[in-house]
Amino acid sequence: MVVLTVREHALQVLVVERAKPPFFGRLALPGGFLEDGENLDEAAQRELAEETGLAAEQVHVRQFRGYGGPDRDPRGRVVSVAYVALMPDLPIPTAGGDARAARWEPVAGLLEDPAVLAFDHHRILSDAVEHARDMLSHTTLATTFCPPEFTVTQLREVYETVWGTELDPSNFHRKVTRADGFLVPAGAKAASDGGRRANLYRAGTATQLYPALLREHHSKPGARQEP
Amino acid sequence: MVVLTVREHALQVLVVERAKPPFFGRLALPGGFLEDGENLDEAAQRELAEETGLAAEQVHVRQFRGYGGPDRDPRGRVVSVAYVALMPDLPIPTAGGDARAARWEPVAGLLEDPAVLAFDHHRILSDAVEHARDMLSHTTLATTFCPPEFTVTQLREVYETVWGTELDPSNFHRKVTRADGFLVPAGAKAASDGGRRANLYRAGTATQLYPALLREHHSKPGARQEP
DNA sequence: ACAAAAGTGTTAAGATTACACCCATGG
DNA sequence: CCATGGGTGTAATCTTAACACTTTTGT
Repeated sequence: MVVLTVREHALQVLVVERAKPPFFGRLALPGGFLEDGENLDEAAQRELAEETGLAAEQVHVRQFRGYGGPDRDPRGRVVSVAYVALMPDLPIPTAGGDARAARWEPVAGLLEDPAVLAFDHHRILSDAVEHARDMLSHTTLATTFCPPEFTVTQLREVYETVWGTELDPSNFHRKVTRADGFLVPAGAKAASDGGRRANLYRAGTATQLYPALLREHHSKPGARQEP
Repeated sequence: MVVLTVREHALQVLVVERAKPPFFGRLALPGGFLEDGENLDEAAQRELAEETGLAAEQVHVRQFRGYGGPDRDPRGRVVSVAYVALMPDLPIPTAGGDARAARWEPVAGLLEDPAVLAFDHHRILSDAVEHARDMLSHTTLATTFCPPEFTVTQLREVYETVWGTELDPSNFHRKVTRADGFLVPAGAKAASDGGRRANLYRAGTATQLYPALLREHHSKPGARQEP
């Protein structure tokens, strides 16, 4: 499970400290084995609940890739099916449950050094983040990083944090408020953050986003032939 | 493996007739088990070679999803990692090799009746086709359905066949010939098909397509709130 | 000459970008 | 009053869609 959230202006991922070999004491992505009678999605939901105490409500869980290299686990051949989960910055009841010492860690730091995470989890995290970035372009899932009611600026900060870019506040505002089914006005206004109070919105019913939000400001198309 | 091609104006998929139970005599997608020392991509390449006699050249192979429901194989718990392969309409040397009687079957017919394919292969095929459709929008992979040199019209027919839509020939022509790195002029001209002879192109070096090709003519955005 | 396919031109509508500008709030 | 953030207006540029129109070929 690559459980992502936006916390303290950074994309963060849930990691556990390994309590036994191999990779004793190293950081790893949470996960586990399939149990009898479960399909893959159910197993992912169960693992998520065990690690975070959260049910599938308010969390978007999605399979994104399988990993099956022969040497990825020194104990033997293991095939893993990886899932990304996007969720708001909720308190994680690590104290209760099986208390596996799950904690948030900024993604940027983990991606810098491929040797921090155990197994091939650096690669898995990297793939998951890339997957999540694409999802924000084409779907309305950015709202799953937000609390139930949020402002347009909060939503923009999610995009800016996950993409690592800056977006024009006025154009972003128009785009998301006009996209059909993306945002529903909640009626109330947020507390002031030093200026005019912003309108609050809830996530709408749309899942696909059209037109898509562009990730880079006029990124160059494909590969060039003559630079 | 969901091996797709465009043949006789239809999207077709490589199927095998099962030679032993379960599902004896029924149609199924080709596939097999991981061997020692292989990672998932290598296993997919090997299976593709065994079924079609073709190497990874001229074929695009890509993992798209894992399947692990507890009852998907009556013999016991099997987790499958599914791959799509896109290839041109090449003759398949089924006679040689392990002669598993692989053959092309139109996708449309197979998707109509969920009970034709063995196991959960109807679902897998359906997911693969959806994945392939999305890939054509955002990447230049449509060229992998074409022979080494092809005309713009041939390429357009690939899109029309896979998407099941009709596209405006003139607008399509402009779009793909201007997309940077998509098509490279091959110099020659194709034989006439009843009219003016078309220029031949080869696939360019770009892999991503920007701007993306739109699948539906002005498809309605997301979900509507008030119909 | 004519039909059919290939490819170019044109125009209106929609999207994107950049940025000026007004609105509302707290200090 | 005024700095700060929220939100709307506007014009240049790009993209799309629809379709008229020219070019090239086989019959």
